[in-house]
Parts: sequence; C-alpha cells; structure tokens
Amino acid sequence: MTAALTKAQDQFIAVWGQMAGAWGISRTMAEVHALLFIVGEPMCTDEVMERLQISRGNASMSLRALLDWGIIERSHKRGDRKEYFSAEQDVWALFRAIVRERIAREVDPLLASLYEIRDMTPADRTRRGEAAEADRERIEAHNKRIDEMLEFFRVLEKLGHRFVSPSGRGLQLAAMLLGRLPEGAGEAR
Amino acid sequence: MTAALTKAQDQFIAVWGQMAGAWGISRTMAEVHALLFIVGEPMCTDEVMERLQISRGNASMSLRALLDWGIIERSHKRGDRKEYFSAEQDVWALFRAIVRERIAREVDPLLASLYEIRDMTPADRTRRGEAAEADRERIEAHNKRIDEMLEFFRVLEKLGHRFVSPSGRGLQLAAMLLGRLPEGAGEAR
DNA sequence: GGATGATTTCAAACTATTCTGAAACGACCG
DNA sequence: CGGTCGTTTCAGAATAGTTTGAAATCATCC
Repeated sequence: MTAALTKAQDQFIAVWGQMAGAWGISRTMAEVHALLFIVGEPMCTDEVMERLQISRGNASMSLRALLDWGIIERSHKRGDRKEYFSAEQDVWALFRAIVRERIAREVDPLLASLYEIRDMTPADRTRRGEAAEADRERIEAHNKRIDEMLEFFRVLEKLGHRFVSPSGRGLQLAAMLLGRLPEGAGEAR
Repeated sequence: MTAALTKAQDQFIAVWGQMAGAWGISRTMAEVHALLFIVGEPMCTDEVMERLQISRGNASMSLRALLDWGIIERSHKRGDRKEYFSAEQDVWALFRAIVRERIAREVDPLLASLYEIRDMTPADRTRRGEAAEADRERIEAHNKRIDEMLEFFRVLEKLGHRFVSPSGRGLQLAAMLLGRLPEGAGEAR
C-alpha cells in the first residue's frame, strides 16, 4: 500500500464525513461508508475500528445502519467466522439507494402530514357578514399555500420514484438530456 | 382568525420544523420560515418571538440566517421603525433558492476536494516489478472510483444550476416531462 | 448630541446527539 | 454441552449543536 494512496483514502473519508449532514446520517456512519467505498474490498469490524479509531459499539451500529440503508452488504470469507462488509461500488446505484430511503423517511411522511393539514381548514361557505368574508379569504389563501406545497412534493416524489425505479435510469437519462439542452431551452411558455 | 386556521398553521410549523434536518438548517430556523411562509404576510421580530415562544436572540439569528439563504426578505411599514420579514411565497422559487445555496455550500466544495484527491494519486509508470504492478492496479482502481464520484457530482451540479438558472424552469420542465414519460422509457441502452 | 427603541452579538446554560465500553447474547466448533 | 469467538445492546460519558438573555451596537428622531 503506497503512502500516497493511504493519504488520498483518508482525505476522501474526511471529506465524505463532512457531507454526512447532507445525507442526513451521522458523521461516523458516513466515514465508515467512505472507507468501505474507497477501499473497494470487504473489511471486517475490527479493520474498520482500527482504521477509523472508533469503538466496537460504534462500528457495529454504523455498519448496521448502513445495511438498513442498503448501501453496504455483508459477506463472508471461507474458513473465517467474521462478517465482512463491502460498499456498493456503482455510484448511481448508491445514490438511488439514498434517494429511495430519503423519500421513504422524509417525503412520504411529509406528504401525509400536508394532506392532513389541508383537511383541517375546509372553506366554510355558510357564514355571512364581513368578518366571515375576511376569514374565508384568509383560509383560502392558506389553502392555496398548502396546495402548492403539496403539488411540489408530489412532483418531487414522482421524480424520485422514477429515479429509483426498476430500470433505475430515469434521472440519469434526464440529467444527460438536460446536460445537452441549450441553456435557454424551454423558455417559451 | 379562526381557531382551525391557527391550529393548521401550528401543525404546519411543527411539520416543517421536523424537516429542518433535511434542508440542513436548525429546527428553529425552519420554524421561523414556516411561520412566515404560512402566515403569508410580514411579521416583526416580536411577533415571531411571541408566536414561537423563542428568545429575541434566537429570533434575530434565525431571521438573519434565513436572509442569508435568500428565502425571506426585509420590509418596512410606514411610520414604524421595526423591521418586518416575509417569506418567498412561490414554492418553486423557494426551492430554487435552497438548491442554489446547497450547491454553493456543499456540492462545490465537495467537487473541489475530489479534484484535489484525484491529483494525489498519479499513476506511477516508472517503477518495475510485481509489487509496483500491484500498487499500480490498486491506484488505478482507486482513481476510477474517485473519477466516477466526480462525474456524478458534476452531473448533479449541472442539473442543479439548470434548475436554479435565470429562466428557472429547467427542472420544473424536466419534472413535467418525466411525469409524462411511460415507466419503461430509456430502457434501451 | 442625547434619548429612544430596535437589532445584533456572544458567553454561558441547556439540549440533543453521538460514542464508548462492558456485559449480554448468539453461533459455531469439537 | 461447554468453550470460544464474534456481534449486539444500551446506560452513562463525551461531544456537538442550540438557545438564552443581557450588554453592546446601531439607527433614528427631536
């Protein structure tokens, strides 16, 4: 193992750790993932502990969480009782897994809550008078805001599902498409 | 103000606060934004403090941070020295601002770091022997991983910029497009 | 310029999250 | 089975992040 390679790996692990917040996972979890990804071959718990200088408990929990996210997998070596872990090496597959999880953990519950909130303020068409009129306007404005938010997240969810979908090439395709579109395309409206 | 409306607003604020982690901001900051968004008209610091039961310092810092993110703006009322704040009401514009900031704060620095890391491991073509050969292979595999990561984030950045771009309709357009594409499209490859 | 009122700052208090390490558990072997 | 090796759990410790509140600063008015 060359020194330069080790240094580059450490750097990568540090950088990936910084990004932890962005994917909504803890720093260590991100570092463990970074390590498995950049090393590219299966490692056991002890090797991970050793390299990242973390406790056994922490390593175990982080590995477990990464398994739950579906971005690392278990494997075994013949004649060795230890479990080995390795990271998904296809970057697009990795991010598909992340998107899948984040939709399930964040977007879906948010959508459910927004629908509930929308149902809390039905437009009351029976009351009369100026005060009632003012209330009604406020409620309608409120409902419009909630509806627009709902619409946005519905689109986001749809987009996400497509990206994640079996064929799994949706957004990859879209990205390529967009990448080639001239800057002003779609302007006409 | 009807009771149902107030309850719906509070619920929205709570839900939005939960999402704070997802956008990479603090809970209170998200709540302040939610309040301004859902109320839909300018509020002053004291009104925000009162409604969310937070301290003056906290309100001030959160409002400032939201200004930095470009998702709320200052305004004034005639004959009133206080500053008032109001949230962007266009949901797509809101998320464009969020994407713009997150690219600048997260993706751009990450790309810079990845380029640096890439340069740490030039393939050494001078050394001879079996050991040198093994090192070279390892380094090449490593470089391939970094390159793929780089490529992914370059695409992501490009996509983000398009979404954020002046016309600002890029991803909105893409989403509509994708929304209409039949499930299996793009399969051939 | 001084008084008034609004805003910002920041050290200390508080809260939430993450990590550790040792004990409990589980699986495999002979 | 009992022993050994490996994994998981979880209460408490450590750390990181957030909030407060009061003092400092800034802006405006008279």
